[in-house]
Amino acid sequence: MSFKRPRGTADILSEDQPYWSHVYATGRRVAGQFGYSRIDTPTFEDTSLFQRGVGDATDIVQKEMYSFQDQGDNPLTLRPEGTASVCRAYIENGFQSGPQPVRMFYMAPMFRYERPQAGRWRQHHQFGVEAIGDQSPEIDAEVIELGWKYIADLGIHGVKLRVNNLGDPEGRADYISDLDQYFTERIDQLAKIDRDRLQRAPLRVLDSKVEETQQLADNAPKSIDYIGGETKDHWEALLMLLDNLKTIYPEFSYDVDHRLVRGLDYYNRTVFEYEPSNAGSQGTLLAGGRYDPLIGILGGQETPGIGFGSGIERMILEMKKQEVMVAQPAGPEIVVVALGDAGVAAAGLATALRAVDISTVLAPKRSMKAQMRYANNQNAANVVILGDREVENGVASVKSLTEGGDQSEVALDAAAIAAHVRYTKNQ
RNA sequence: GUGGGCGUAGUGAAGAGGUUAUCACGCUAGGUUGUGGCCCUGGAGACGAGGGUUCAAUUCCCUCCGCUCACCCCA
Repeated sequence: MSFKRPRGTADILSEDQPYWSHVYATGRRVAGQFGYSRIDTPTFEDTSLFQRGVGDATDIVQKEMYSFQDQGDNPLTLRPEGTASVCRAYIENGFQSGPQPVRMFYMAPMFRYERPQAGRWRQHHQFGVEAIGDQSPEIDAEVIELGWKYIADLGIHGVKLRVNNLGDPEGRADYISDLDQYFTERIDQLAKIDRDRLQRAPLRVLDSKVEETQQLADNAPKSIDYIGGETKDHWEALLMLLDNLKTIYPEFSYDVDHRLVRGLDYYNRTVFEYEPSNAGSQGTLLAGGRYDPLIGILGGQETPGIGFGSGIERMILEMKKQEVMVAQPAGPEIVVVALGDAGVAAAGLATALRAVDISTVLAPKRSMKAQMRYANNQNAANVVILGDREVENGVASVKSLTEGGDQSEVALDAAAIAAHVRYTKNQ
């Protein structure tokens, strides 16, 4: 055979475009409602940005990056996620000198070399937001609320929020060592996969999919028991703000889930995920958290930040599952059907109609029957029939394609035809 | 990286070790000399690749490739 698209990529065909338009429009609108403005960063960045930002030890950096060298031997990587790039842009463009916090959103393709499966692609798209330069719990709640409104406005129901607090880097060592000890004492009850996890990333044992491990994890030490002082105040204030959201959004609800951890190194304190209650294996629709250390790690001055990323493909999957209706694009207002020697006149008429903002498509030059069928398949509102007869008389036959639509002769003039179809449309 | 399932026209399916591989939808031409949808008749279009077994393989076997689901991980 011939060429095929690379594994894990998709052609987004016209039948799916209404979903994409809906998601993009909703993202833009909701972000705007919260005062977030759009930022577009390059599709590729220096490889070291992600090594430092996402974390050298993470799976994303270890085995999932699309890295390459360009002709100048520069090590570059197709972006696997959005936060590192936005923070780089924040530092590089001197945003810290402007009013804080800086609220930004992005919609862009992300690239990860993984085995594709339901809800997972090598090229996928994310809508994400970042609020940088504010450490108050109010901004945590704002980002969480924005995520909720986005999902709700997409028309998706039955989604639950899970939140946790990972504490701060200083205090986390104590927690991880206690957690390590807890699981090590019970290592004979752990599946092999979880023993490996315990070696690599003790926190990840908490969100294991192995049922026996889950039971152990329920009774494991909790990160929220290891936070204190300002971190604890922040956490308790956030929970009150979330309770407040419940009174505004009737469907909103959340669970504190001490087993919620994240796979990227930069998170601290607040982490959260939105997931449908009946989710499949790749069910997380939107996930994020606070990343106060990140800007510093990337060489900027210490600046707090919080944000989320959400997979557009997963949103669309869920919308289809829940049979969310999206607006379908209308067909052209006019399909011009040309007969005999009227081809040139028909093309000229189509041009004139578009010039007066009537969407117009020229039918392929075939039999009249075929042209009519074409117009019907295009979902056209009207056909304009132009044959030798009409051209001779200086008229065009305009026919509505609605059921029992009538046909009348109109002067062969774009303005007159435009007026006619606009008039009948409003009847 | 690991494991399961699956590869037949554009799509969805059926099929048999042996002349021309079947059906539906879609596409296309006509029935209707210039009128779409419904109906009728025709046409184009497919066995993923390589190897093996066999007189004969699209069918059985193997390998590869691809798709898909799950794990790992993540949006």
